[in-house]
Amino acid sequence: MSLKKVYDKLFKELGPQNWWPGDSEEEIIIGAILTQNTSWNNVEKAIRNLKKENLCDFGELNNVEIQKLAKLVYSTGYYNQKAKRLKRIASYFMKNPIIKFKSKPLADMRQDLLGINGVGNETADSILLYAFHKPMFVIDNYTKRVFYRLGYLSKNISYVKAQDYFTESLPQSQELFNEFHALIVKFAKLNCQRKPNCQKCFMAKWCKYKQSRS
DNA sequence: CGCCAGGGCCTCA
DNA sequence: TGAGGCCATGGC
Repeated sequence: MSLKKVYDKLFKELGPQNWWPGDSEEEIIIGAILTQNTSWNNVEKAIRNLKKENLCDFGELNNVEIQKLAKLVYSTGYYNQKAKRLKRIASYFMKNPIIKFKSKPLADMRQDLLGINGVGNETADSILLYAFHKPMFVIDNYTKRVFYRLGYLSKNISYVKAQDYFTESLPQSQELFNEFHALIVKFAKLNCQRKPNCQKCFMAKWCKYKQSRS
């Protein structure tokens, strides 16, 4: 089954996911930092705190005290690190306004984001795809797990190699990349957890992992 | 109680 | 370039 067929199946079973939950580019970027290795539920609380203080704004974030910021994002874990990371990314976009940033070639945008301490592959690509609507496929541990089990990716494939595979196998559509990644997350939470629920899984029929276990 | 969540950095081979 | 330690709360 082609990757596009997998997408069609997931979409048919799970429906549209309406990602990314966020009202502005800045809020989406903030969420991308805060959700690093953290459940979205914990992030929502922090974003509400930031909004109350009018801090979903890079100008304000750039000036706020680091201790105050760390307290507001406490619920997301790693709060000291994440406070610093938010300050760094706010500082970056104060020096490089988003409106100008978005006019650069995609590869340059990606490189520049990766140059910010605290922004790795997944965070950079989430920002490009979900905040700036660029056709950049996001890989995460869910993607690696699901597509390793289905039989598309090797066990410990690198981020970039996994991304190349998706990029080369799919039409270059921002809308498709957006929905596909969101569906993968939903599917991984629903059926394809660390301890998978293969009995009730609608993908079991096409899954090598299921076949190897049964 | 343990496990894991919409990772990334640093260090050391 | 890859493995291991570290950061840390909250839901189950």
